Amino acid sequence: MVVKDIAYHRKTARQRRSELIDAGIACLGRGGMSAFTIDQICKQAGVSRGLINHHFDSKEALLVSIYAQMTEYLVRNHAATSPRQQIASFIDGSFDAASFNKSNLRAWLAIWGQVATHAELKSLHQQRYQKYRLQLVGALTVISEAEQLAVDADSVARQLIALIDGLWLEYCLHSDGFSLDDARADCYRFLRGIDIVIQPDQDLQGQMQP
Amino acid sequence: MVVKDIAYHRKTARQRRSELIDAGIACLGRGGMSAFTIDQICKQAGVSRGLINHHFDSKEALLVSIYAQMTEYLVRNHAATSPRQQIASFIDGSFDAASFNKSNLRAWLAIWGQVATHAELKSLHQQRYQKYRLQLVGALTVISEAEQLAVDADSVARQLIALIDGLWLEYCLHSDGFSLDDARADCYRFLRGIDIVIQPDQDLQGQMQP
DNA sequence: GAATTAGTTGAACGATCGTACAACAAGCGC
DNA sequence: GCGCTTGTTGTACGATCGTTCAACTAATTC
Repeated sequence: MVVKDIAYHRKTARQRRSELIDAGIACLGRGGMSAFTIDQICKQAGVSRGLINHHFDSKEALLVSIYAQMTEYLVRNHAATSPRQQIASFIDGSFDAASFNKSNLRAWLAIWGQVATHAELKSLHQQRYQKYRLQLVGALTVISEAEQLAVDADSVARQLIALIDGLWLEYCLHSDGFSLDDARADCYRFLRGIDIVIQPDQDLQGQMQP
Repeated sequence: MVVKDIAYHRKTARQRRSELIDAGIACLGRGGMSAFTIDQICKQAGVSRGLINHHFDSKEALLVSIYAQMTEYLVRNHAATSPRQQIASFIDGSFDAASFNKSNLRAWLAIWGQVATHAELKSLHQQRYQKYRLQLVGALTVISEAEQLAVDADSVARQLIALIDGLWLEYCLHSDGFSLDDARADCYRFLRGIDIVIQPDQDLQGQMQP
């Protein structure tokens, strides 16, 4: 029995947009901004050239949507959990094997490069990072006040974020040298250095993805 | 008296190459890889379109030369100075106001994005960073052994480099929030947290460049 | 000052870029 | 099964991309 050839399969705008976003991330991960072209993204998504401009105002608008999806985890609400759990969640989430692979890191690098240049992207980035940072500062403040620690929460939050991002960078740019577990351990070691002792959630530990 | 118009002024290959490298850095700083085009670089350098391919094998070869120049400070020999001076030199040099401006940071970001993709660039990067890291590990080892500190030099070096790079990132992507002096102070604070006390060289402190 | 060397120009090329748009077709209500 | 909506296609367009190369000329040599 011969199934009649269907020229293409229709999907809802929401679903197709999501697929285009994923395809865009895949392209960014493969070759950075140079690979983020209409042709390559559409080929990756298995659709024709015209579809991106149908679902998005422009290629740049797609990039903003991609960034919005990639940073969604930063603004999740952790208010219900304890300060220590919040911090552990940030650290472990940042080095989660599922999202912390080199393809994703290349995508991050590419987008960071664009954040410095594009106004809309920069605005969204600062908004997301601000919320992320404030959650961290809040958790650190609660801990340091409860335990009478001489800790500058702003400075520590800044250092911890920098440490996480810097370890991402190192891990992404150097193929060898250390593992995800090393990186995570470095973060907890840093906090221990300023008398903030946090037990990492063992359940979150996993294997590295190449 | 009318001076005869001279169509162009000749320069040595070495000097022109240097100018093209500087122009390329300026373009990277202005708009990332998107602005790193033959047209824009030549316009920035005030030369005609054909000159880049005359002095460099390709645009990518120019990018490699740019990276080589930008990372030259990483492989300078600090062996003659004391371990503490070496570390202070790395930190202060990394946040030196002359090189630590947002334009240069945008250039760094753009190149980091390419390092993950281009083979030749990645090779050079790993080679430079390796030497940089080993110098740091060496200095930390000398200190920790002399003072009987329970310090994992590899881990601390990794953390310090990550901290520096992460603070670069934060400073570059967020227009406000903290200063160069804050960032440098964070690095010394981090080392103090693991009982390595270093006095920053006050002479190197300067004003931020926008 | 003629010949030679070598730095520079700018047009030309094919390839690829992002976008626009007319044509098409899949799914839906009826 | 007929319109209608709307997701999808693919061509076309002008702009810009990196590279090539013949021609030109400033500087040097003798």
